Amino acid sequence: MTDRRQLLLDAAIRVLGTRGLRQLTHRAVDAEAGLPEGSASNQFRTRDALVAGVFGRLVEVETAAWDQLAGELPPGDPDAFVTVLGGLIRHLTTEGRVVVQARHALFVEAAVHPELRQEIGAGRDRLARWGVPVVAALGSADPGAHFRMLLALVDGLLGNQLAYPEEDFAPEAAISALLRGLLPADRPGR
Amino acid sequence: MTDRRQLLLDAAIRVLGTRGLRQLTHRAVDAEAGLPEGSASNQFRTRDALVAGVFGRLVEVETAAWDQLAGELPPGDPDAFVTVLGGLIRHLTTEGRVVVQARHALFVEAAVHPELRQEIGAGRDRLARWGVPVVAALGSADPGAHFRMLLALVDGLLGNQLAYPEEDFAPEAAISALLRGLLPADRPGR
DNA sequence: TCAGTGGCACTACATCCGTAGTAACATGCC
DNA sequence: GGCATGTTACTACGGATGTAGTGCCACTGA
Repeated sequence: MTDRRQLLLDAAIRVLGTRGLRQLTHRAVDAEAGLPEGSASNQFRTRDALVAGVFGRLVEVETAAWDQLAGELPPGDPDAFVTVLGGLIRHLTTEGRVVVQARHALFVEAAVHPELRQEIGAGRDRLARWGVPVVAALGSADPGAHFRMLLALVDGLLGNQLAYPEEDFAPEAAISALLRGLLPADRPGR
Repeated sequence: MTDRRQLLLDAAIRVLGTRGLRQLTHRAVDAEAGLPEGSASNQFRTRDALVAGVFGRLVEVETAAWDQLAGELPPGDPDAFVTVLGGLIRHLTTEGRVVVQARHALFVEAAVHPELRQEIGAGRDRLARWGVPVVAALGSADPGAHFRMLLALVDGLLGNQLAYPEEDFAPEAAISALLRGLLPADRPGR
């Protein structure tokens, strides 16, 4: 049942993340999954259905990553927050880059195809339910807005590093600086 | 001569920014430019040539925008910097969104096709030549790194707002916060 | 045992795309 | 005027792509 769908969707994420949006075709997914031609076309009758499926699967995969992250995070400790989030970003720009690139490709597509935005909104809400309390515990006066700012910074760091990798990539510095600007200064950073 | 090329490239940017990477075809560009079929295919013999041309034109267009920005910017004034940059971001997420979406689409493609990265590096260097002195004038201790952080934040804000527009979009708050965290605190902002 | 059901492999087809080739055309030079 | 050169318009074609259709097979429940 969903076993095959998941196999195909994970293959589709790999295609999307390594070869780009234009190469995401039914046949390419079949090949990547090692399944006979027609399998993807059969499970996802149209290309839009395939894209929607990929998006849903992507949300699942990334949600799992955040949940794991939450476990490692002592609440209310900005330094630990910076370290752990920085580590996540480092991971997402190296071993985990395929998933991030797939997501960014879909984001770009969402800017053009508004029907995808609903799902992005849902995924973002789920992420906010996890992240806003974390930011609040750090002492933020407006955790909702501050969480969105952090999210934007993280996405920007990911996007720039993936499009144009730099050797001395130091995401922690940027996160730490933004946090320092957001939080009350009763706890001097560094 | 380059008159026709520029016409075609500007049409290609519109196609890329409004219909996405997958729809960027020779024929679509012909139609968007109002030129007979075959024009784009003739000027840009391969699709890669078309993409490269679009990228070059994009750098031209955005460079012009920064230069104009530079004129409005009194040096060494963080508040003015936040206001002007915030205004630019607001513009780039509304009237100017087509160009930004086109650029982000190419960034995603660059993550997959490394040959584009060279050109991204060149465009980024040009931007840095403009921006690093500006950041230095604000009092930054490490203008090169700080400029890159600001760039990442701006790109993240743009990307998020374009993929999932929010009513109460306030880019100034994020920029101001990051700046506050980066600059020495001898001039308490807000 | 056997009809029914649903997923799966495989195929067919119309369409679209990238690319290259050719002919008409303008423009500048002798 | 006549020729050369480079640009533009148009067409052709091989190949890939999206989509739907068809038959096979395993499994279910009586």
